[in-house]
Amino acid sequence: MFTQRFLKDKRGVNLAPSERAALENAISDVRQVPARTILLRAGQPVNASTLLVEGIMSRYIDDRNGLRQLVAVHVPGDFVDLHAFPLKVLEHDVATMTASTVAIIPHAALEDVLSEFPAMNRKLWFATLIDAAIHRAWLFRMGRLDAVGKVAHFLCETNARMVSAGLSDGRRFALDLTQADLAEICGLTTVHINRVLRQLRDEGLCVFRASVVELLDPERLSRRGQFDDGYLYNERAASAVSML
Amino acid sequence: MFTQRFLKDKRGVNLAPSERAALENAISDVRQVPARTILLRAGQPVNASTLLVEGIMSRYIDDRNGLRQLVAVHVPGDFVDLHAFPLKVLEHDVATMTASTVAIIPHAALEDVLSEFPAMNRKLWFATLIDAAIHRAWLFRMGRLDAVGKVAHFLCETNARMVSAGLSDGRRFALDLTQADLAEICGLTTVHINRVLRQLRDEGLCVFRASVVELLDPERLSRRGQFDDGYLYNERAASAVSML
DNA sequence: CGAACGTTTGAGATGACTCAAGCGTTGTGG
DNA sequence: CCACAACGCTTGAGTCATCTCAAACGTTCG
Repeated sequence: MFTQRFLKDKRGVNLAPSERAALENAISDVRQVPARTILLRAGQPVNASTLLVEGIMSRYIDDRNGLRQLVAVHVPGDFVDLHAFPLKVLEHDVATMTASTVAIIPHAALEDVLSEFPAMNRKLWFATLIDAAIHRAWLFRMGRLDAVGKVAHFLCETNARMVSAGLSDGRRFALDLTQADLAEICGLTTVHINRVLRQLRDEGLCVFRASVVELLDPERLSRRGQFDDGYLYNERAASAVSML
Repeated sequence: MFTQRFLKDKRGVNLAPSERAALENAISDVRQVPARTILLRAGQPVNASTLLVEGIMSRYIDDRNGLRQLVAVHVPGDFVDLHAFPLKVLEHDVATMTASTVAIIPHAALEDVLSEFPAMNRKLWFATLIDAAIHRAWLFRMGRLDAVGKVAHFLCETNARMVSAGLSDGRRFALDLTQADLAEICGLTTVHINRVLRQLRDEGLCVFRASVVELLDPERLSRRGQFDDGYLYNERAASAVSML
């Protein structure tokens, strides 16, 4: 089941088994994609969307000087460019960060699924709105946190999402990114990311090394990054927002 | 028609007159709201959404030190918290920035409209995805632009959105915000915003004063802020992305 | 008239950047 | 199987953009 992790563990939505099966059937192709491969370019018409099965993907916007800003990082279970289904054109690129397995769902097939299961409309909509909520958390991170806070926030978020995907035990997970990747995610330079990571290590908060992230002190790390998992709408979230 | 400006001028979607009328009918209440009034708090259950008819509204996330980061600014015609319809709880506050007129649409009424006009589902979804695209443009702005670029980008974006709403002639529009507001939007300090505005004025790019924004040289201002209007999905956009 | 608010300016501090170099690891071709 | 190129990580020194703190000024409104 390639769609197993999609919308798993999200408050307020559950795909019925029949719905999940229909989605699974809509998959036209499952592909292995090497690391650092662009799947979609800004401005191209899109007629299929990508469900991430294994690996890490990114969405990013290029600036004029050849630098880029990541606007999203995706973990297994994410429907990476579902928003292209209503939009039809995206204003950013979509690429793999690590070697990935992706399931391709043509928009025409998705259309058929939705006419058979109209209730899924709302659920897919919901899924894209969680991405938007993550965008907002990133805006907060970029605007209000210092460098150490930014990295702390990102690692807490990724940990929480990996927990939902069943890929983190809550303290430790595989994340095969480089320090340059973290720089593009946090809007910092690679050199400075290096110093921030050392600081996080020295303070006993977190270790990022050899493709593994380990939160040494999740509690203090969350506080350092002002991280509150409410915006992820996870089933068992710790935050005040989600207590309601 | 309070809904007149909603989804006006957007590529790929058009509300049919009957759909617009149904939406209009779903309005339970139209209210005048003073400036700087909180309409919705993070974590509250939401059972109605707000269409902005006149004025400027914001969405923001508070940090631990009492500062806040705006994650969205809304202009007339925006369905400010439509995303609360599927989500039911938001992780940010919603407030007016200037004195505003808002139309309240209860979720129950919206549900009725959608069962009568199922095609509207996709159009409302689309509307929330444009907000997400704006979030991404903001992420780019926050991560990759210097202070002058950030302010330039925001003013270009707001101008483009005001043009769509019929409230800017492309160079000049009313925007009753303070320099402190700009600071919360751009993730800068008020003091620095002041210096940036002087620089924009001195370089003949833009004047922000007395509740009016005037783009003295829209072309150069766009370049300074690396602004490309493609992400707004406006009907007549200038950008490469939108040419497709 | 005075209080509140927003804007403007100056001086000094600092967090993050730039440039530069060295080091370790990995993969590859001779 | 070694050598070297490519890549990512680490560190240092100096610079610069933005922040902080502080004060003064103008405008609006009760």
